[in-house]
Amino acid sequence: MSTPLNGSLIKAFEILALFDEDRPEASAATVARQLDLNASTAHRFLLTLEHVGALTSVRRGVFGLGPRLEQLGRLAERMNPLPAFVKPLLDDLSREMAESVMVCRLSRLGPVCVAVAESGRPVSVVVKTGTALPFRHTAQGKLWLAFMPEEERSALLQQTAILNGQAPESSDMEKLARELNEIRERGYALNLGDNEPDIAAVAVPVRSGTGEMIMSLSVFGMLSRFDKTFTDRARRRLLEVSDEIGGNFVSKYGKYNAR
Amino acid sequence: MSTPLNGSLIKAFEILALFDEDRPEASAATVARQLDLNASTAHRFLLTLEHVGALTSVRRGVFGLGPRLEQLGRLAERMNPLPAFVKPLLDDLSREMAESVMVCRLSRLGPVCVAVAESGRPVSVVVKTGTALPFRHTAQGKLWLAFMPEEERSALLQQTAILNGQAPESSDMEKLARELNEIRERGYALNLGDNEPDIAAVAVPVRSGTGEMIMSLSVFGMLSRFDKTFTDRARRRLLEVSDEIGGNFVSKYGKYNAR
DNA sequence: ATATAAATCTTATATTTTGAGATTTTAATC
DNA sequence: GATTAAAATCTCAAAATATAAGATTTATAT
Repeated sequence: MSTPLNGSLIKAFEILALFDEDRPEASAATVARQLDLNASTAHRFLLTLEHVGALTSVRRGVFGLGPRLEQLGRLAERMNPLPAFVKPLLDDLSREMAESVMVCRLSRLGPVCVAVAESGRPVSVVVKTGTALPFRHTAQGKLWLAFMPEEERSALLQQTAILNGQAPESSDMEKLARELNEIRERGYALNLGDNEPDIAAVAVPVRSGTGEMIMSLSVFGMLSRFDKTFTDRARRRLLEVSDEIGGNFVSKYGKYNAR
Repeated sequence: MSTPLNGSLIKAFEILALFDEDRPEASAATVARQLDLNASTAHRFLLTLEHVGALTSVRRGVFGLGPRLEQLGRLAERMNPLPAFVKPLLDDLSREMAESVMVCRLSRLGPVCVAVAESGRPVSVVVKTGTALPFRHTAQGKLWLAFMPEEERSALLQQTAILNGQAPESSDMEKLARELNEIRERGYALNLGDNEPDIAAVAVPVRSGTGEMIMSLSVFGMLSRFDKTFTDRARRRLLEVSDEIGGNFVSKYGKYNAR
Protein backbone atom coordinates (compact mmCIF):
# COMPACT_ATOMS: atom_id res chain seq x y z
CA MET A 1 0.00 0.00 0.00
CA SER A 2 0.91 3.62 0.39
CA THR A 3 2.82 5.31 3.17
CA PRO A 4 1.28 4.49 6.54
CA LEU A 5 0.48 7.38 8.80
CA ASN A 6 1.74 8.14 12.28
CA GLY A 7 -0.90 6.99 14.72
CA SER A 8 0.32 9.01 17.69
CA LEU A 9 0.00 12.22 15.80
CA ILE A 10 -3.51 11.38 14.66
CA LYS A 11 -4.51 10.66 18.23
CA ALA A 12 -3.05 13.95 19.38
CA PHE A 13 -5.22 15.86 16.92
CA GLU A 14 -8.23 13.84 18.01
CA ILE A 15 -7.50 15.12 21.50
CA LEU A 16 -7.32 18.70 20.23
CA ALA A 17 -10.67 18.14 18.52
CA LEU A 18 -12.26 17.51 21.92
CA PHE A 19 -11.96 21.18 22.79
CA ASP A 20 -14.67 23.57 21.75
CA GLU A 21 -16.84 26.30 23.20
CA ASP A 22 -18.76 23.77 25.23
CA ARG A 23 -15.58 22.10 26.47
CA PRO A 24 -12.88 24.72 26.95
CA GLU A 25 -10.84 22.44 29.20
CA ALA A 26 -10.22 18.75 29.60
CA SER A 27 -8.48 16.37 31.98
CA ALA A 28 -6.80 13.05 31.32
CA ALA A 29 -9.90 11.31 32.62
CA THR A 30 -12.07 13.17 30.10
CA VAL A 31 -9.74 12.37 27.23
CA ALA A 32 -9.49 8.72 28.28
CA ARG A 33 -13.26 8.37 28.41
CA GLN A 34 -14.02 10.26 25.18
CA LEU A 35 -11.39 8.55 23.04
CA ASP A 36 -11.36 5.18 24.79
CA LEU A 37 -7.68 5.53 25.77
CA ASN A 38 -5.88 4.27 28.81
CA ALA A 39 -5.59 7.02 31.43
CA SER A 40 -1.80 6.93 31.40
CA THR A 41 -1.70 7.33 27.64
CA ALA A 42 -4.13 10.21 27.84
CA HIS A 43 -2.03 11.85 30.53
CA ARG A 44 1.11 11.50 28.49
CA PHE A 45 -0.50 13.05 25.45
CA LEU A 46 -1.71 15.99 27.48
CA LEU A 47 1.72 16.57 28.98
CA THR A 48 3.32 16.38 25.56
CA LEU A 49 0.79 18.74 24.03
CA GLU A 50 1.50 21.14 26.89
CA HIS A 51 5.22 20.80 26.29
CA VAL A 52 4.84 21.88 22.67
CA GLY A 53 2.53 24.74 23.61
CA ALA A 54 -0.57 23.34 21.99
CA LEU A 55 -2.21 23.01 25.39
CA THR A 56 -1.73 24.94 28.59
CA SER A 57 -2.26 23.80 32.16
CA VAL A 58 -5.23 25.57 33.71
CA ARG A 59 -4.80 23.83 37.06
CA ARG A 60 -3.60 20.45 38.24
CA GLY A 61 -4.73 17.82 35.76
CA VAL A 62 -6.82 20.19 33.64
CA PHE A 63 -5.74 21.66 30.30
CA GLY A 64 -6.94 24.26 27.81
CA LEU A 65 -5.82 25.17 24.31
CA GLY A 66 -2.48 26.92 24.33
CA PRO A 67 -0.59 29.82 22.78
CA ARG A 68 1.27 27.79 20.20
CA LEU A 69 -2.03 27.05 18.48
CA GLU A 70 -2.83 30.75 18.41
CA GLN A 71 0.50 31.50 16.77
CA LEU A 72 0.20 28.69 14.25
CA GLY A 73 -3.39 29.63 13.52
CA ARG A 74 -2.46 33.22 12.73
CA LEU A 75 0.43 32.12 10.60
CA ALA A 76 -1.76 29.66 8.72
CA GLU A 77 -4.31 32.35 8.02
CA ARG A 78 -1.67 34.58 6.51
CA MET A 79 -0.45 31.79 4.25
CA ASN A 80 -3.44 29.89 3.07
CA PRO A 81 -3.64 28.56 -0.49
CA LEU A 82 -7.04 29.96 -1.32
CA PRO A 83 -5.87 32.94 -3.35
CA ALA A 84 -3.72 30.87 -5.67
CA PHE A 85 -6.53 28.41 -6.16
CA VAL A 86 -9.25 30.85 -7.13
CA LYS A 87 -7.27 33.43 -9.06
CA PRO A 88 -7.45 31.66 -12.45
CA LEU A 89 -11.23 31.25 -12.06
CA LEU A 90 -11.58 34.91 -11.17
CA ASP A 91 -9.50 35.97 -14.18
CA ASP A 92 -11.78 34.00 -16.53
CA LEU A 93 -14.95 35.36 -14.97
CA SER A 94 -13.66 38.91 -14.98
CA ARG A 95 -12.89 38.73 -18.69
CA GLU A 96 -16.31 37.30 -19.39
CA MET A 97 -18.21 39.89 -17.38
CA ALA A 98 -15.85 42.71 -18.33
CA GLU A 99 -15.94 43.79 -14.65
CA SER A 100 -13.81 43.18 -11.59
CA VAL A 101 -14.39 40.03 -9.56
CA MET A 102 -13.27 39.14 -6.05
CA VAL A 103 -13.47 36.48 -3.37
CA CYS A 104 -13.78 37.45 0.28
CA ARG A 105 -13.34 35.55 3.48
CA LEU A 106 -14.83 36.65 6.73
CA SER A 107 -12.83 38.50 9.35
CA ARG A 108 -13.91 40.45 12.38
CA LEU A 109 -13.15 43.60 10.41
CA GLY A 110 -15.60 42.53 7.71
CA PRO A 111 -15.28 40.57 4.51
CA VAL A 112 -11.62 40.64 3.53
CA CYS A 113 -10.66 40.50 -0.10
CA VAL A 114 -8.36 37.52 -0.54
CA ALA A 115 -8.25 37.40 -4.31
CA VAL A 116 -9.28 39.84 -7.01
CA ALA A 117 -9.30 39.98 -10.80
CA GLU A 118 -9.57 43.47 -12.20
CA SER A 119 -11.59 44.34 -15.23
CA GLY A 120 -8.98 46.32 -17.12
CA ARG A 121 -11.54 48.96 -18.03
CA PRO A 122 -10.29 52.54 -18.10
CA VAL A 123 -12.78 53.53 -15.40
CA SER A 124 -13.29 50.88 -12.75
CA VAL A 125 -13.28 50.29 -9.03
CA VAL A 126 -10.01 49.26 -7.42
CA VAL A 127 -9.95 46.99 -4.38
CA LYS A 128 -6.71 45.44 -3.11
CA THR A 129 -6.32 42.09 -1.45
CA GLY A 130 -6.35 42.49 2.31
CA THR A 131 -8.93 45.24 2.13
CA ALA A 132 -11.80 44.78 4.55
CA LEU A 133 -15.20 45.92 3.38
CA PRO A 134 -17.84 47.35 5.68
CA PHE A 135 -20.53 44.93 6.80
CA ARG A 136 -23.26 47.50 6.31
CA HIS A 137 -24.10 48.78 2.82
CA THR A 138 -21.85 46.49 0.78
CA ALA A 139 -23.19 43.45 -1.05
CA GLN A 140 -20.43 41.27 0.40
CA GLY A 141 -20.96 42.46 3.93
CA LYS A 142 -24.72 42.01 3.81
CA LEU A 143 -24.30 38.58 2.31
CA TRP A 144 -22.10 37.46 5.20
CA LEU A 145 -24.50 38.96 7.72
CA ALA A 146 -27.43 37.19 6.07
CA PHE A 147 -25.87 33.77 6.33
CA MET A 148 -24.18 33.95 9.72
CA PRO A 149 -25.77 32.68 12.96
CA GLU A 150 -27.95 35.21 14.74
CA GLU A 151 -25.85 35.47 17.94
CA GLU A 152 -22.72 36.04 15.96
CA ARG A 153 -24.39 38.70 13.84
CA SER A 154 -25.67 40.59 16.89
CA ALA A 155 -22.26 40.54 18.58
CA LEU A 156 -20.60 41.68 15.41
CA LEU A 157 -22.98 44.52 14.71
CA GLN A 158 -22.47 45.71 18.26
CA GLN A 159 -18.71 45.66 17.86
CA THR A 160 -18.90 47.57 14.60
CA ALA A 161 -21.10 50.20 16.17
CA ILE A 162 -18.66 50.72 19.03
CA LEU A 163 -15.81 51.20 16.62
CA ASN A 164 -17.80 53.72 14.63
CA GLY A 165 -18.74 55.54 17.82
CA GLN A 166 -22.47 55.31 17.27
CA ALA A 167 -25.32 53.18 18.54
CA PRO A 168 -27.48 51.54 15.89
CA GLU A 169 -31.06 52.82 15.58
CA SER A 170 -33.66 50.16 16.14
CA SER A 171 -35.52 51.11 12.94
CA ASP A 172 -32.24 50.63 11.06
CA MET A 173 -31.89 47.21 12.62
CA GLU A 174 -35.37 46.20 11.53
CA LYS A 175 -34.79 47.43 8.02
CA LEU A 176 -31.53 45.50 7.95
CA ALA A 177 -33.19 42.35 9.26
CA ARG A 178 -35.77 42.51 6.48
CA GLU A 179 -33.07 43.04 3.92
CA LEU A 180 -31.05 40.10 5.23
CA ASN A 181 -34.15 37.92 5.06
CA GLU A 182 -34.57 38.84 1.40
CA ILE A 183 -30.94 38.02 0.69
CA ARG A 184 -31.31 34.62 2.30
CA GLU A 185 -34.40 33.86 0.21
CA ARG A 186 -32.94 35.13 -3.07
CA GLY A 187 -29.54 33.55 -2.50
CA TYR A 188 -27.52 36.65 -3.50
CA ALA A 189 -26.92 40.23 -2.37
CA LEU A 190 -26.99 43.44 -4.32
CA ASN A 191 -25.48 46.83 -3.77
CA LEU A 192 -26.59 49.60 -6.15
CA GLY A 193 -24.80 52.62 -4.79
CA ASP A 194 -25.54 52.04 -1.09
CA ASN A 195 -21.93 52.21 0.10
CA GLU A 196 -20.39 54.56 -2.44
CA PRO A 197 -22.70 56.44 -4.81
CA ASP A 198 -21.13 55.17 -8.01
CA ILE A 199 -20.29 51.61 -7.05
CA ALA A 200 -22.40 48.51 -7.60
CA ALA A 201 -21.84 44.85 -6.73
CA VAL A 202 -23.52 41.46 -6.92
CA ALA A 203 -22.36 38.88 -4.36
CA VAL A 204 -23.13 35.19 -3.88
CA PRO A 205 -22.08 32.70 -1.24
CA VAL A 206 -19.61 29.87 -1.85
CA ARG A 207 -20.64 26.91 0.24
CA SER A 208 -18.81 23.92 1.70
CA GLY A 209 -20.08 20.38 1.22
CA THR A 210 -22.18 20.73 4.35
CA GLY A 211 -23.84 23.87 3.08
CA GLU A 212 -22.26 26.54 5.20
CA MET A 213 -20.94 29.69 3.61
CA ILE A 214 -17.16 29.69 3.43
CA MET A 215 -16.47 32.58 1.02
CA SER A 216 -18.24 35.25 -0.93
CA LEU A 217 -17.80 35.68 -4.68
CA SER A 218 -18.73 39.01 -6.20
CA VAL A 219 -18.66 41.15 -9.32
CA PHE A 220 -18.27 44.87 -8.76
CA GLY A 221 -17.89 48.01 -10.87
CA MET A 222 -19.45 51.31 -11.87
CA LEU A 223 -23.14 51.64 -11.03
CA SER A 224 -23.95 52.95 -14.49
CA ARG A 225 -23.04 49.57 -15.96
CA PHE A 226 -25.13 47.45 -13.57
CA ASP A 227 -28.56 47.46 -15.24
CA LYS A 228 -31.06 44.67 -14.64
CA THR A 229 -29.86 42.64 -17.62
CA PHE A 230 -26.30 42.75 -16.40
CA THR A 231 -27.05 41.99 -12.77
CA ASP A 232 -29.27 39.04 -13.70
CA ARG A 233 -26.56 37.61 -15.90
CA ALA A 234 -23.91 38.26 -13.28
CA ARG A 235 -25.95 36.56 -10.58
CA ARG A 236 -26.40 33.44 -12.66
CA ARG A 237 -22.77 33.18 -13.65
CA LEU A 238 -21.59 33.88 -10.13
CA LEU A 239 -23.75 31.11 -8.75
CA GLU A 240 -22.35 28.69 -11.32
CA VAL A 241 -18.76 29.59 -10.56
CA SER A 242 -19.38 29.56 -6.83
CA ASP A 243 -20.64 25.99 -7.08
CA GLU A 244 -17.49 25.13 -8.97
CA ILE A 245 -15.24 26.79 -6.40
CA GLY A 246 -17.08 25.23 -3.48
CA GLY A 247 -16.93 21.75 -4.95
CA ASN A 248 -13.36 21.85 -6.18
CA PHE A 249 -11.81 23.68 -3.31
CA VAL A 250 -13.39 21.39 -0.78
CA SER A 251 -12.35 18.25 -2.62
CA LYS A 252 -8.82 19.58 -3.01
CA TYR A 253 -8.28 21.09 0.40
CA GLY A 254 -10.77 19.30 2.58
CA LYS A 255 -13.51 20.87 4.54
CA TYR A 256 -12.47 24.44 4.81
CA ASN A 257 -14.36 26.65 7.14
CA ALA A 258 -13.29 30.20 6.47
CA ARG A 259 -14.67 31.37 9.79
CA MET B 1 11.31 10.19 36.87
CA SER B 2 8.14 11.82 35.66
CA THR B 3 5.93 10.88 32.78
CA PRO B 4 7.94 10.57 29.57
CA LEU B 5 6.69 12.55 26.61
CA ASN B 6 5.61 11.33 23.20
CA GLY B 7 8.51 11.87 20.83
CA SER B 8 6.52 11.65 17.61
CA LEU B 9 4.27 14.47 18.66
CA ILE B 10 7.22 16.65 19.61
CA LYS B 11 8.78 16.05 16.22
CA ALA B 12 5.54 16.92 14.48
CA PHE B 13 5.46 20.31 16.19
CA GLU B 14 9.10 20.85 15.30
CA ILE B 15 8.03 20.36 11.70
CA LEU B 16 5.24 22.90 12.09
CA ALA B 17 7.80 25.31 13.54
CA LEU B 18 9.70 25.23 10.25
CA PHE B 19 6.97 27.26 8.58
CA ASP B 20 7.09 31.01 8.74
CA GLU B 21 6.80 34.03 6.49
CA ASP B 22 10.13 33.23 4.92
CA ARG B 23 9.20 29.57 4.44
CA PRO B 24 5.51 29.28 3.61
CA GLU B 25 5.94 25.78 2.20
CA ALA B 26 8.14 22.79 2.74
CA SER B 27 8.86 19.40 1.19
CA ALA B 28 9.98 16.15 2.78
CA ALA B 29 13.50 16.89 1.61
CA THR B 30 13.45 20.27 3.39
CA VAL B 31 12.12 18.75 6.58
CA ALA B 32 14.62 15.90 6.44
CA ARG B 33 17.50 18.33 6.04
CA GLN B 34 16.39 20.89 8.62
CA LEU B 35 15.56 18.40 11.35
CA ASP B 36 18.08 15.71 10.46
CA LEU B 37 15.36 13.13 9.82
CA ASN B 38 15.28 10.29 7.37
CA ALA B 39 13.39 11.27 4.22
CA SER B 40 10.82 8.50 4.67
CA THR B 41 10.09 9.61 8.21
CA ALA B 42 9.78 13.20 7.08
CA HIS B 43 7.44 12.16 4.30
CA ARG B 44 5.29 10.17 6.68
CA PHE B 45 5.01 13.07 9.08
CA LEU B 46 3.97 15.42 6.31
CA LEU B 47 1.31 13.00 5.07
CA THR B 48 -0.01 12.56 8.59
CA LEU B 49 -0.08 16.29 9.24
CA GLU B 50 -1.99 16.69 6.00
CA HIS B 51 -4.41 13.97 7.03
CA VAL B 52 -5.25 15.80 10.24
CA GLY B 53 -5.58 19.12 8.43
CA ALA B 54 -2.58 20.78 10.02
CA LEU B 55 -0.86 20.92 6.63
CA THR B 56 -2.25 21.11 3.13
CA SER B 57 -0.75 19.89 -0.10
CA VAL B 58 0.25 22.79 -2.31
CA ARG B 59 1.49 20.53 -5.09
CA ARG B 60 3.15 17.14 -5.28
CA GLY B 61 5.55 16.78 -2.38
CA VAL B 62 5.15 20.36 -1.14
CA PHE B 63 3.02 21.37 1.84
CA GLY B 64 1.80 24.53 3.52
CA LEU B 65 0.02 25.18 6.81
CA GLY B 66 -3.54 23.97 6.72
CA PRO B 67 -7.07 24.93 7.70
CA ARG B 68 -7.20 22.87 10.85
CA LEU B 69 -4.54 25.12 12.36
CA GLU B 70 -6.62 28.16 11.49
CA GLN B 71 -9.65 26.70 13.22
CA LEU B 72 -7.69 25.61 16.29
CA GLY B 73 -5.93 28.96 16.40
CA ARG B 74 -9.19 30.87 16.44
CA LEU B 75 -10.63 28.59 19.06
CA ALA B 76 -7.53 28.94 21.22
CA GLU B 77 -7.71 32.71 21.01
CA ARG B 78 -11.25 32.68 22.28
CA MET B 79 -10.28 30.51 25.21
CA ASN B 80 -6.90 31.59 26.43
CA PRO B 81 -5.97 31.58 30.12
CA LEU B 82 -4.64 35.11 30.29
CA PRO B 83 -7.69 36.66 31.94
CA ALA B 84 -7.68 34.24 34.85
CA PHE B 85 -3.99 34.77 35.35
CA VAL B 86 -3.98 38.56 35.54
CA LYS B 87 -7.29 39.19 37.25
CA PRO B 88 -5.97 38.90 40.85
CA LEU B 89 -3.14 41.30 40.02
CA LEU B 90 -5.58 43.75 38.50
CA ASP B 91 -7.87 43.55 41.52
CA ASP B 92 -4.98 44.43 43.85
CA LEU B 93 -3.81 47.31 41.68
CA SER B 94 -7.31 48.66 41.22
CA ARG B 95 -7.84 48.76 44.99
CA GLU B 96 -4.52 50.48 45.45
CA MET B 97 -5.12 53.14 42.80
CA ALA B 98 -8.84 53.42 43.53
CA GLU B 99 -9.42 53.41 39.77
CA SER B 100 -10.24 50.81 37.16
CA VAL B 101 -7.44 48.76 35.65
CA MET B 102 -7.37 46.62 32.52
CA VAL B 103 -5.16 44.48 30.35
CA CYS B 104 -5.52 44.56 26.57
CA ARG B 105 -4.26 42.32 23.84
CA LEU B 106 -3.92 43.42 20.28
CA SER B 107 -6.51 42.55 17.68
CA ARG B 108 -7.10 43.93 14.23
CA LEU B 109 -10.07 45.78 15.67
CA GLY B 110 -7.80 47.52 18.18
CA PRO B 111 -6.65 46.76 21.70
CA VAL B 112 -9.19 44.33 23.11
CA CYS B 113 -9.90 44.31 26.83
CA VAL B 114 -9.23 40.80 28.08
CA ALA B 115 -9.39 41.47 31.81
CA VAL B 116 -10.61 44.37 33.87
CA ALA B 117 -10.84 45.25 37.54
CA GLU B 118 -13.33 48.01 38.26
CA SER B 119 -12.76 50.71 40.82
CA GLY B 120 -16.04 50.44 42.66
CA ARG B 121 -16.34 54.23 42.76
CA PRO B 122 -19.85 55.62 42.35
CA VAL B 123 -18.82 57.51 39.22
CA SER B 124 -16.39 55.62 37.04
CA VAL B 125 -15.78 54.45 33.50
CA VAL B 126 -17.15 51.05 32.54
CA VAL B 127 -15.37 48.89 29.96
CA LYS B 128 -16.34 45.25 29.41
CA THR B 129 -14.02 42.44 28.42
CA GLY B 130 -14.16 41.91 24.69
CA THR B 131 -14.47 45.61 24.04
CA ALA B 132 -12.11 46.90 21.36
CA LEU B 133 -10.73 50.38 21.88
CA PRO B 134 -9.95 52.74 19.02
CA PHE B 135 -6.29 52.94 18.02
CA ARG B 136 -6.40 56.71 17.67
CA HIS B 137 -6.96 58.89 20.78
CA THR B 138 -6.84 56.17 23.44
CA ALA B 139 -3.75 55.61 25.57
CA GLN B 140 -3.92 51.86 24.92
CA GLY B 141 -4.30 52.26 21.19
CA LYS B 142 -1.47 54.76 20.90
CA LEU B 143 0.75 52.56 23.02
CA TRP B 144 0.24 49.62 20.68
CA LEU B 145 0.84 51.80 17.64
CA ALA B 146 4.05 53.16 19.20
CA PHE B 147 5.57 49.75 19.75
CA MET B 148 4.47 47.91 16.63
CA PRO B 149 6.65 47.59 13.51
CA GLU B 150 6.30 50.44 11.03
CA GLU B 151 4.86 48.38 8.14
CA GLU B 152 2.26 46.87 10.38
CA ARG B 153 1.29 50.28 11.76
CA SER B 154 0.87 51.78 8.30
CA ALA B 155 -1.26 48.89 7.08
CA LEU B 156 -3.38 49.06 10.18
CA LEU B 157 -3.95 52.79 10.05
CA GLN B 158 -4.99 52.45 6.44
CA GLN B 159 -7.46 49.69 7.29
CA THR B 160 -8.95 51.72 10.11
CA ALA B 161 -9.38 54.70 7.85
CA ILE B 162 -11.21 52.63 5.23
CA LEU B 163 -13.56 51.25 7.83
CA ASN B 164 -14.31 54.73 9.12
CA GLY B 165 -14.86 55.94 5.58
CA GLN B 166 -12.22 58.66 5.74
CA ALA B 167 -8.70 59.15 4.47
CA PRO B 168 -6.15 60.28 7.07
CA GLU B 169 -4.81 63.81 6.70
CA SER B 170 -1.07 63.93 6.28
CA SER B 171 -0.68 66.59 8.99
CA ASP B 172 -2.57 64.27 11.34
CA MET B 173 -0.17 61.49 10.45
CA GLU B 174 2.85 63.66 11.22
CA LYS B 175 1.41 64.72 14.53
CA LEU B 176 0.67 61.12 15.36
CA ALA B 177 4.19 60.04 14.40
CA ARG B 178 5.67 62.66 16.76
CA GLU B 179 3.36 61.53 19.51
CA LEU B 180 4.26 57.87 19.03
CA ASN B 181 7.95 58.79 19.15
CA GLU B 182 7.37 60.46 22.51
CA ILE B 183 5.53 57.43 23.81
CA ARG B 184 8.39 55.16 22.81
CA GLU B 185 10.92 57.39 24.58
CA ARG B 186 8.85 57.81 27.73
CA GLY B 187 7.76 54.19 27.89
CA TYR B 188 4.09 54.91 28.59
CA ALA B 189 1.08 56.55 26.94
CA LEU B 190 -1.35 59.09 28.28
CA ASN B 191 -4.86 60.06 27.34
CA LEU B 192 -6.29 63.14 29.04
CA GLY B 193 -9.68 63.53 27.44
CA ASP B 194 -8.60 62.90 23.82
CA ASN B 195 -11.07 60.10 23.10
CA GLU B 196 -13.95 61.01 25.38
CA PRO B 197 -13.90 64.42 27.06
CA ASP B 198 -14.15 63.14 30.61
CA ILE B 199 -12.02 60.03 30.39
CA ALA B 200 -8.32 59.67 31.18
CA ALA B 201 -5.94 56.73 31.06
CA VAL B 202 -2.30 55.81 31.61
CA ALA B 203 -1.04 52.76 29.72
CA VAL B 204 2.25 50.84 29.80
CA PRO B 205 3.51 47.88 27.79
CA VAL B 206 3.92 44.38 29.21
CA ARG B 207 6.90 42.76 27.55
CA SER B 208 7.96 39.19 26.92
CA GLY B 209 11.40 37.96 27.82
CA THR B 210 12.69 39.05 24.44
CA GLY B 211 11.41 42.57 24.89
CA GLU B 212 8.47 42.68 22.57
CA MET B 213 5.19 44.10 23.73
CA ILE B 214 2.65 41.34 24.42
CA MET B 215 -0.07 43.22 26.34
CA SER B 216 -0.95 46.66 27.55
CA LEU B 217 -1.73 47.42 31.20
CA SER B 218 -3.64 50.56 31.98
CA VAL B 219 -5.41 52.56 34.64
CA PHE B 220 -8.41 54.57 33.52
CA GLY B 221 -11.09 56.76 35.09
CA MET B 222 -12.54 60.24 35.26
CA LEU B 223 -10.30 62.97 33.92
CA SER B 224 -10.89 65.16 36.96
CA ARG B 225 -9.04 62.62 39.11
CA PHE B 226 -5.97 62.27 36.85
CA ASP B 227 -3.77 65.16 38.03
CA LYS B 228 0.01 65.05 37.62
CA THR B 229 0.60 63.49 41.02
CA PHE B 230 -1.80 60.72 40.27
CA THR B 231 -0.58 60.00 36.76
CA ASP B 232 3.05 59.90 37.89
CA ARG B 233 2.22 57.48 40.65
CA ALA B 234 0.06 55.41 38.33
CA ARG B 235 2.81 55.22 35.71
CA ARG B 236 5.35 53.97 38.23
CA ARG B 237 3.07 51.36 39.72
CA LEU B 238 1.91 50.19 36.31
CA LEU B 239 5.49 49.68 35.17
CA GLU B 240 6.24 47.64 38.29
CA VAL B 241 3.20 45.43 37.85
CA SER B 242 3.79 45.08 34.12
CA ASP B 243 7.27 43.72 34.84
CA GLU B 244 5.72 41.28 37.25
CA ILE B 245 3.08 40.17 34.75
CA GLY B 246 5.59 39.86 31.91
CA GLY B 247 8.00 37.79 33.99
CA ASN B 248 5.47 35.52 35.64
CA PHE B 249 3.20 34.98 32.71
CA VAL B 250 6.08 34.08 30.42
CA SER B 251 7.60 31.67 32.93
CA LYS B 252 4.23 30.04 33.49
CA TYR B 253 2.94 29.90 29.95
CA GLY B 254 6.01 30.11 27.84
CA LYS B 255 6.74 32.75 25.28
CA TYR B 256 3.40 34.22 24.52
CA ASN B 257 3.15 36.55 21.62
CA ALA B 258 -0.21 38.21 21.81
CA ARG B 259 0.03 39.27 18.19
C1' DA C 1 -10.12 9.45 60.33
C1' DT C 2 -11.88 6.73 55.93
C1' DA C 3 -13.30 6.12 51.14
C1' DT C 4 -13.26 7.25 46.46
C1' DA C 5 -11.91 9.13 42.22
C1' DA C 6 -8.59 11.01 39.56
C1' DA C 7 -3.87 12.52 38.64
C1' DT C 8 0.62 11.02 38.15
C1' DC C 9 4.43 7.76 37.96
C1' DT C 10 6.88 3.13 36.83
C1' DT C 11 8.23 -0.42 33.85
C1' DA C 12 7.98 -4.80 30.90
C1' DT C 13 6.22 -5.94 26.58
C1' DA C 14 3.43 -5.18 22.61
C1' DT C 15 3.10 -2.20 19.02
C1' DT C 16 4.47 1.25 16.18
C1' DT C 17 7.96 4.03 14.28
C1' DT C 18 12.04 4.26 11.93
C1' DG C 19 15.13 4.21 8.19
C1' DA C 20 17.78 1.52 4.60
C1' DG C 21 16.93 0.60 0.30
C1' DA C 22 13.84 0.02 -3.80
C1' DT C 23 10.81 2.16 -7.06
C1' DT C 24 8.58 6.01 -9.30
C1' DT C 25 8.33 10.69 -10.85
C1' DT C 26 10.01 14.97 -12.51
C1' DA C 27 12.94 18.31 -14.53
C1' DA C 28 17.07 19.57 -16.84
C1' DT C 29 20.34 18.74 -20.35
C1' DC C 30 22.01 16.97 -24.57
C1' DG D 1 14.02 11.28 -28.15
C1' DA D 2 17.57 9.39 -24.26
C1' DT D 3 20.18 10.10 -20.01
C1' DT D 4 21.02 11.81 -15.46
C1' DA D 5 20.19 13.38 -10.97
C1' DA D 6 17.34 14.66 -7.35
C1' DA D 7 13.41 14.16 -4.90
C1' DA D 8 8.97 11.94 -3.87
C1' DT D 9 6.95 7.86 -2.51
C1' DC D 10 6.68 3.04 -1.14
C1' DT D 11 8.22 -1.46 1.36
C1' DC D 12 9.26 -4.09 5.29
C1' DA D 13 12.42 -5.92 9.08
C1' DA D 14 14.72 -4.15 13.06
C1' DA D 15 14.94 -0.73 16.53
C1' DA D 16 12.76 2.22 19.46
C1' DT D 17 9.05 3.90 21.72
C1' DA D 18 4.31 3.90 23.06
C1' DT D 19 1.24 1.48 25.67
C1' DA D 20 -1.23 0.04 29.54
C1' DA D 21 -1.40 -2.62 33.89
C1' DG D 22 -0.59 -1.59 38.18
C1' DA D 23 1.46 1.28 41.95
C1' DT D 24 1.62 5.64 44.26
C1' DT D 25 0.10 10.28 45.26
C1' DT D 26 -3.27 13.85 45.69
C1' DA D 27 -7.63 16.00 46.53
C1' DT D 28 -12.28 15.98 48.09
C1' DA D 29 -16.28 14.50 50.59
C1' DT D 30 -18.13 12.43 54.58
